[in-house]
Amino acid sequence: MMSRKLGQHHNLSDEDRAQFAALPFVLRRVSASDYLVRESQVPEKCAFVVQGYTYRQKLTVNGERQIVSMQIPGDFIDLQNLFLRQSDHNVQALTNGLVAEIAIPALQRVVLTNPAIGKALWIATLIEASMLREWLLNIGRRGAPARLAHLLCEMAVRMKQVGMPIEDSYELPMTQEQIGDALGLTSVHVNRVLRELDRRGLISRSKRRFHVSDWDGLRQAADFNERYLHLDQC
Amino acid sequence: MMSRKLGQHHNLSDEDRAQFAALPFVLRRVSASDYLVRESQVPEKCAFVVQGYTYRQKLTVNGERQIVSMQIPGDFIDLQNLFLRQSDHNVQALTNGLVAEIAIPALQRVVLTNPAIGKALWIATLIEASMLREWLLNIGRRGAPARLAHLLCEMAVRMKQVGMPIEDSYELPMTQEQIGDALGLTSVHVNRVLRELDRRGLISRSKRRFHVSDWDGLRQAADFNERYLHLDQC
DNA sequence: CGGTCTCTTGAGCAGAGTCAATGAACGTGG
DNA sequence: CCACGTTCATTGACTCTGCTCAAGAGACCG
Repeated sequence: MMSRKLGQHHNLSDEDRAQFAALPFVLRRVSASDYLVRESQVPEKCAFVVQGYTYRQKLTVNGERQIVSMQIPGDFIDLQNLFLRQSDHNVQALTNGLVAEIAIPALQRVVLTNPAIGKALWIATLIEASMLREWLLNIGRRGAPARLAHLLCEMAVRMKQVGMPIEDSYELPMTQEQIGDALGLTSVHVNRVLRELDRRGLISRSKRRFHVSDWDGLRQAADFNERYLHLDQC
Repeated sequence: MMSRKLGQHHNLSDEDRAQFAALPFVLRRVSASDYLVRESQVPEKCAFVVQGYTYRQKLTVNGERQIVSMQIPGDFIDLQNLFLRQSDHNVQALTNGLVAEIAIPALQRVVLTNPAIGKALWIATLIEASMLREWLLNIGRRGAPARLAHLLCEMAVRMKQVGMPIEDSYELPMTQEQIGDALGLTSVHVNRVLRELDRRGLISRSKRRFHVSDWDGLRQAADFNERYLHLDQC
């Protein structure tokens, strides 16, 4: 099951997939808000999301939080710890879920000796960096409505890509405070901007489910171009 | 000379360094503001900075620019293009300088077959991603004075690490507009905040040379912690 | 049923942006 | 060596986006 995720995304041969699947791993259940990685900690394993969602975050000394990326099923949680000795940020579970953990030495060995798997994980890492750059552009240079619309577009596209059912609506289980932390805004302002997008006829909401009434309009409001997701190479 | 850079930073053995140095490469002279990589372009080579500075940037549809990272001598310019088919951002020269270009297929081969070199470039990539995360925190959650102080701290530490002479002062050849684009601010505001840091007794300036009168104060104002640079692993 | 977390909304404030004008520095060609 | 044009830095006046503080309403849970 775990190899399915990777194989699906990275065009591995059966043999390579088998080699990846042969890695000893542990499935672990996690609860919303659990810490999966802590900054400054020395990591021992690499994990990826099997079910549910996680996010990476960093804190200022004043305790202000910035969410720097979201992980959905199939995404690695801490590939950065594969070769770095000390974690440079925190990872928390957004929802209850399931993660698969692999011991770092074993994964290092496979990555450095099996070119196909090595390449697949290189690509995953490079795409993650690309998303970070787009988030920097989003937070640094777009106004609040565009930022929010951009997040909604990105999450929808990524979820659709891993086979989750996104038609006109989808569930994004983030609180408005978490959305604010991901966008460099306050929860109060997120609330107001959500209602603005609603009023503009782009989305409507019920609980944490978003109905997108006008995808084109939303994309346009977001200045969204999916090139940075490198969908053809996942 | 080019292998010196990499070897220095990544503890390679003589043999590995020789193998890296054996890669065919081309030295190319670049002028300030030249584009080295363009978004949506299909890359053919990977380059690193030998002399001078470069930066990565992305644009919104409205033409607003966000600089997402800076490269100093020894840094790769487009390692992301090693495995991604289409570039997702632009790279420009900040100053006149010199870059070394390596053909992608040759570099791919070495990276996937020589574990020591592979690991060294993995680490470089992961550190770059870590810097992107810190920049997100910086832009998303810190006020203008802290943001600016943070950039000044980061550049000083990185330059010192590659052996550039930083005592109490150093040259950062960015215009105030470029600084603004790196921090998600306008050049006007950068100007005002620079004078504020000056007034607070943290720095003084002459042209683009910064004299740091109070390193501890600057670090504190910046909420700067160099962990994210993973200096022990460069 | 009470407690907690989240969402909503209003009023007032402030950090950063916009617009505009002036001056300093620098490179170029005559 | 100087005149000129361009780019960059500086400053003021005014605006506005997004923040702070605060309070109330739902929703959910034990």
